[in-house]
Amino acid sequence: MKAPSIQPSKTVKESARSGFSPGAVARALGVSESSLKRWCDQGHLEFALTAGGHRRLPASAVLAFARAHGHRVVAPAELGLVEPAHSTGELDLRTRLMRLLIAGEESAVSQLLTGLLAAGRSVEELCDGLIMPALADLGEAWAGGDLEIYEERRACELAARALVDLSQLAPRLSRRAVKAVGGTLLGDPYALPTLMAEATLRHQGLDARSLGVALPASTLVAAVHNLKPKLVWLTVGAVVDERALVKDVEALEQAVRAEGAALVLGGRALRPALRTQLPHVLYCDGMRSLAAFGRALVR
Amino acid sequence: MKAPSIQPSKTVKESARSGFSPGAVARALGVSESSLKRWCDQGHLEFALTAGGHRRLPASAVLAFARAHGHRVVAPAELGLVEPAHSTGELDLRTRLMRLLIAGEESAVSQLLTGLLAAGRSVEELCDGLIMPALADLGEAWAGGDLEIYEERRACELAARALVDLSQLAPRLSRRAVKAVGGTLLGDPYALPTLMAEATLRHQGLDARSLGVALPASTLVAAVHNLKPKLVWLTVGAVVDERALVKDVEALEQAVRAEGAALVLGGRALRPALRTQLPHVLYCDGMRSLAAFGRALVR
DNA sequence: GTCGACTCGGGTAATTCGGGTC
DNA sequence: AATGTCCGAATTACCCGAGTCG
Repeated sequence: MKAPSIQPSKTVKESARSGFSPGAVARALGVSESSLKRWCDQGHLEFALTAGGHRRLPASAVLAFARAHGHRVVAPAELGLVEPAHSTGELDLRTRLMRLLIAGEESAVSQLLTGLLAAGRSVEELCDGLIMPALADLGEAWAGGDLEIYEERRACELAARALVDLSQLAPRLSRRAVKAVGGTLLGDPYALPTLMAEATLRHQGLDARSLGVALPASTLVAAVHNLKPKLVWLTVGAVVDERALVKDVEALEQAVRAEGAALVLGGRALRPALRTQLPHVLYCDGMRSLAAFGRALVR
Repeated sequence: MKAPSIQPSKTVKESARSGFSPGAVARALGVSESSLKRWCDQGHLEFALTAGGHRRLPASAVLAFARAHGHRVVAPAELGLVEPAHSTGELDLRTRLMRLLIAGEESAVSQLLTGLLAAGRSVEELCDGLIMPALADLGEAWAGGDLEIYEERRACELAARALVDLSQLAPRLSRRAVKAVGGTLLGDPYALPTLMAEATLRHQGLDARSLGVALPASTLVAAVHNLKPKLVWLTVGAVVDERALVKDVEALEQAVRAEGAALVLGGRALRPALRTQLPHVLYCDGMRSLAAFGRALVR
């Protein structure tokens, strides 16, 4: 039985992000592109057509389909997913991610992000444009007293697990992959930025590994000498003692320079006044620039 | 019998994405495809359907079924798992795990443990008999000055990631699953025991979730009232202030009792002298006893 | 307008479907 | 009662030249 092909409800040229291509969704769901196209033509999946006849799949349709077939239980019912319309843009994703994080929907968080990754988004894009904004929203809710501490902690833990999942989805690295290590210094307990850096760099082809949080500078220096990475990152989410930070960064910069590597700093706690006191190092404002730097290193 | 064509990347993709085909699982379990399909249709094995009506089996369902019916996974490679070497005994496993942890072999650690799980070991067995001993060896090496701080941190991070992987391989929990939450109190940064508790309890069929480390007792009390778990665990890896600990446990015990739940304490820092000061709560010395308690709660 | 990457549609091989029988 | 094997029909995966996208 041939289902009537769905007419494109919007032939108007839309932005590139108005939907996903069949290939991307096929990779996201772990099925072949042929199957996905067949399912589209049979009416199992709602889609639109470009002027040239290429299929575009809205995120809402993909999520609904995935949920219906157990590929990925992407969202609980209470998120208004049943009435998707055409409005599932980036803002909705951000809100949805925040709600999933607060609700403690572990698998849903991971599946949402890994699905988007396989659907063609880059890790750095997801970090800068989705995860960090969602966490910022969450932080505001917390500051406003609408959130329990355990909810905020659980949300961070969920985000961390999802980031590890993203890391592990990176393509198999070659034997001679460029190494990279990083972490946070003593007094800085924020694990998410350094996990983001790890995931981002791994997806650029680097053998990246976060060494953890609250690391003494001395052991980072030791790691630089032992592991001989070409790139060392330091995410700064909190500063308790500016003098100690400056000293640590200086020591680390020296070790990194001695090994012919590069030191990259990032993090919201690195205010301009602080930067002037630090030795000459690279800064990255977000994962997009870190990714660009990583790519440059690989070549 | 078909020729064993080797497709490494493909099997990995399959396992990571959307589940296994009945054929692959049948080969892995050494049974006929017909039997497997019958078991699916009889409800012994959870599965999803593609749009075209083909069955897809999630890894957790396969593991749960194999465990429940005493099937050995004779061909782990079919499911993207590695075969834990049979020629090596428990001591060798322990040493091997420790070395993998120190070397930072992330995927190898995870594969070793998930492979053992698929081979019939229980999570609590792996925690008590393998992971904790390996970490103890590692701690000795660290105390002996043979390890850098970053190596010890990295090892703990790897163990944590592997434990999360084990958690996620737990069978899908039913809608009315018994809830359990836990974590560590302020001043206790040890994340591994509470992750072990989570993985262990999830494999007993509980909806267990670790809320993290260094939690204020007040938010744990709030979590007890909001989430209404039947079981609350507290792992104590370090005690900075005995009075504060006693007070926290008392407050928590009161909240737990008010909700009709059970409070379980565990951890090496809970010395007998300390236990006498605490209110009457349950103690678990290791994951085996926690698992037993969890099983009792489910019934 | 050029160009690389992607998608189109369709054909083919491999796998799975359900049912019937041993 | 339970398992393994065999069957035609249906489904899925892989492949390729032509066309589209950005």
